[in-house]
Amino acid sequence: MSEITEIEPAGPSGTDRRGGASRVRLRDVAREAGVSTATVSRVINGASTVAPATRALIEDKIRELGFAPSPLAKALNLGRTRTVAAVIPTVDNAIFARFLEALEARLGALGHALVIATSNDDRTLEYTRVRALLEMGAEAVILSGASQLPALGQLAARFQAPVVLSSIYDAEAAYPTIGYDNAGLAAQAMAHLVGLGHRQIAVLHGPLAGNDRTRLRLAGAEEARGAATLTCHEGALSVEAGARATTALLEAGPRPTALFCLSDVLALGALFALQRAGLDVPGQISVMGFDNMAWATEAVPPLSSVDLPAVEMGAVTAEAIVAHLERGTPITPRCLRASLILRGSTGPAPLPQSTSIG
Amino acid sequence: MSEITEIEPAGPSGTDRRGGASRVRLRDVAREAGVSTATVSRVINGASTVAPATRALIEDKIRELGFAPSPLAKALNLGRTRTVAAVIPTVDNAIFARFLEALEARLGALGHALVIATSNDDRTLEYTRVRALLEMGAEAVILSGASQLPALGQLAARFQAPVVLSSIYDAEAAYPTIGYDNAGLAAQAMAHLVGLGHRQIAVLHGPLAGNDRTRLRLAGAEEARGAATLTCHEGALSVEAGARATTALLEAGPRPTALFCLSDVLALGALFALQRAGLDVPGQISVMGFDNMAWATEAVPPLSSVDLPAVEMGAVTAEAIVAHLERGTPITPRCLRASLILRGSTGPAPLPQSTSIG
DNA sequence: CAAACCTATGTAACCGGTTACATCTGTCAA
DNA sequence: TTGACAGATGTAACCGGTTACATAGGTTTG
Repeated sequence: MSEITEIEPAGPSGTDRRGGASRVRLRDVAREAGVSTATVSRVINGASTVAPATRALIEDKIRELGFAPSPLAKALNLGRTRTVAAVIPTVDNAIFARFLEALEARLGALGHALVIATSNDDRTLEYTRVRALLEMGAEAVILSGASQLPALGQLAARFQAPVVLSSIYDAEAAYPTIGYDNAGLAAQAMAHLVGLGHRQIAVLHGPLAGNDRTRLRLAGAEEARGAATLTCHEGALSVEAGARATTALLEAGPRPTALFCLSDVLALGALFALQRAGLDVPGQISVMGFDNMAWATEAVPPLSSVDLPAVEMGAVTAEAIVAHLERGTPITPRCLRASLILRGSTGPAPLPQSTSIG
Repeated sequence: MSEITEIEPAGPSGTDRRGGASRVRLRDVAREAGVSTATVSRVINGASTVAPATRALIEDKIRELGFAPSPLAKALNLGRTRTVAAVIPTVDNAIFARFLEALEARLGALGHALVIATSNDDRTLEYTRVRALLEMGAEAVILSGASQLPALGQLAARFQAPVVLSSIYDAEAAYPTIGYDNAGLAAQAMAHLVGLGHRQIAVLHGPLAGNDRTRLRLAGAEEARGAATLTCHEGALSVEAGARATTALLEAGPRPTALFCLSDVLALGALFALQRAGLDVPGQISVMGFDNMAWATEAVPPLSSVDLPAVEMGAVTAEAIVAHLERGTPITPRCLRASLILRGSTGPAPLPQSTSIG
C-alpha cells in the first residue's frame, strides 16, 4: 500500500520556488497515503463516496503531516473567496463600530470574512480602497451613503461584485440600500422639539462634504422646522467640536432654547459644555441627539435621541449579501425601523424672556 | 497581426464552468492582441522588456476589454495574499477602534488588506476566528493580550503565519508583543492618587475572564496602593455598568475618596453617576480613568487618565508585520511610551470626616 | 452466465495567472 | 561575412487544489 512512499526523496519538507519552507500539500498526503489527489480531495470535502478504511487512513496522514489546504488554490478553483469588503467613513465612532461588529459576527457565522477599510468620507479615497479590496479578492462591497464616484460603478462591474449601500435608504439609488430614513427621522426629532414649543433651535452637525447621511438629516430637520428658526453649525464629528460649538453658541446672539445634534458624539460635547456653563437641561435648554449611543441612558439628564438599528443593519446586510453570493438572491433595498427615544434632555421650551411676541 | 482573432468564437463572453458569466481573462487579452499570455503578463507587471508598440497595443486591448487580473491566481502563484488578520475583543470601544483605524490605514498604505474578527475576549472563539481567517489566506495574525489557547501556536505554525500580540508588553510572551506596560501605567496612576492622600480607593474594572490586560492593570494598581485600601468592582465594560457600580458604591459602606476606573468607558459612567448624586469631583471624590478617550478633555471636570498610544501601536504593528512579511525582518517586541495625563478630575483627598485616625 | 449497474478510485484537464528557459531576429565587432 | 550578443517574444511547466470522466471490481438481475 505504501510501496511508492519513497519515490520522491525531496518530499514535503523541500523548499518552494521562492525559497521559503514549503507547506505540506495535498499531493504529499496523497503520496504518503498511497492514493490519488482526487481521493484526498474527496476526504477533505466530505461529499463524495470514499471507503471508510481509505478515509481513515487519509485522515491519519493529514493529521500526521499537519496538512492545511491552501485557501487560495481552493478559491481559485471555486471562483469564491468568501470575503466581503466594507469601506466605512471611520471605525472610531460607536455607530459604525456597532454596525461593523454585527456585520462581522453574522458574516463570520455564515462562513465569510470581512475586510475593512476607512475612507473618512473622502470619495476618492473610498474609490481607491474599494479597488484595492476588489483586487485582493473581495466578492462584495459595502459602503456608506449613496454619493459614490460614478467610476465606482464600472469598477464593481468589472469585478462583477455586488455593492450595497448602508446607513441610508433610497430606493432610487444606483445600488441597493439597506439602512434607515435619515431625513424622516431627523424630521421626527425636529417635529418633537417644535411641538414642545421651541422656536429657536440650533442644529449641530458634522462635515457635509461627501456625507449625504448628514445632508439628509439636515434636510429633514429643515423640512420639519415649522415656525421655528434654525441656525446650523458645522464642525468636526467629535465631542470636542460639539462642546466648542455649544460654547460659542451660548456666547453669541440670542440663546437657542434647543440644540439638535445630528450625532450623539456632538450631543455629548454639548452636554458637557452646558454643564460647564451651568445651564439646566432641559429647564433652560433642551438637547436632542441622533444615534442613541450606549451612554445616552446614563447621561445627566438622559439624552433624547434617535435610535438607529445599527446592529440589525449589520445582520441584515450580511444575510442579504451572503444570500446573493451563495444563491443569487437579488438584494432588495430595505428601510429598517428606527425610532425616536424621548428621555430627560428634551422638555418644553422655557417662557420667552425678552423676545417680542406677535 | 490579428489573423487569429476569430479562432475561438465563444470568446471572452462565454460562461465559466460554474455558470456565471466569465470575466475577461489574461488569455482573452492575449488572443485579441495576437500575442502570448507571457507578454501580456509582462505588460501588466511592468518589469520585463516589452517593445513599446506591443505594450501600447496590449494596453489598449486591456482597456477595451475591461480586463482585471484575478487576484487569486496571482496570489496562488506568488504565494502571497497581502492580507493581515486582526482578532480583537470588540470594535465597539474607542480604544480598539483607534488602534484598528491606524492599523488599517498603515497596512493599506503598505499595500496590505486588513481582515478583522472579534472575540469578545473569549479565547475559544478567538481560536476559531483565527483559524477561519488563516484558512481564508491571512498571512499574519494580530491578537490582543497574551493568554491565547496553547493550540493556537500549532495552528499558526501550520500556516507559517507570524503572530503579534498587541495592547500589552511582555518580553517573555510566546509571540512578540507590541504594546504598553499596563501594570506599570496603572501603578503610576494609583501612585498619583495615593500621593494625593487618598486612602480609600475603589477600583472599577471590566471582566477579568480571558483578559490579561485588565488583570495586569489590576495587579499594577494593587502593587502601588501603599497605605491605601482598595475595593475592586468588576462589571461589564460599559458606561452603564460604570454608572451602576458607582451608584452602588455610594450607597454602601464608607464612601471612597477616589475612583480608579481601569477604562474610560467606566469612568464616563462614574462621572455621570457622581453628577447625578450631586457629588463634587474632585472636591468630594476624585476620578481617574484609563485610555484617555477623546472626550476626556471636555468632561466636567476634565478627566485624568492614562494616555495609551493606540494610534502609534497600530502604525508600528503594521510596519513590523509588513517588514517581516516582505523582507523577513524579525518582529521585535516593543514597549510604547504611554503617559499619565492629569486633569481636573483628580485632586487632594478631602479631610476625613468620621474616620478614626491612628 | 451475461448484461446492467453501482461503488471506489484514478487520470488528467482545469482555475488564471507567472516565469524559467527556448527561440528568433537584428545589430555589432572582428 | 560571421559569430557573439542582446532584445523581444513564445512555450510550457507550475502554483495547489477540484472535478468530469474513465475504469476496475463487485453485486444484482433476468
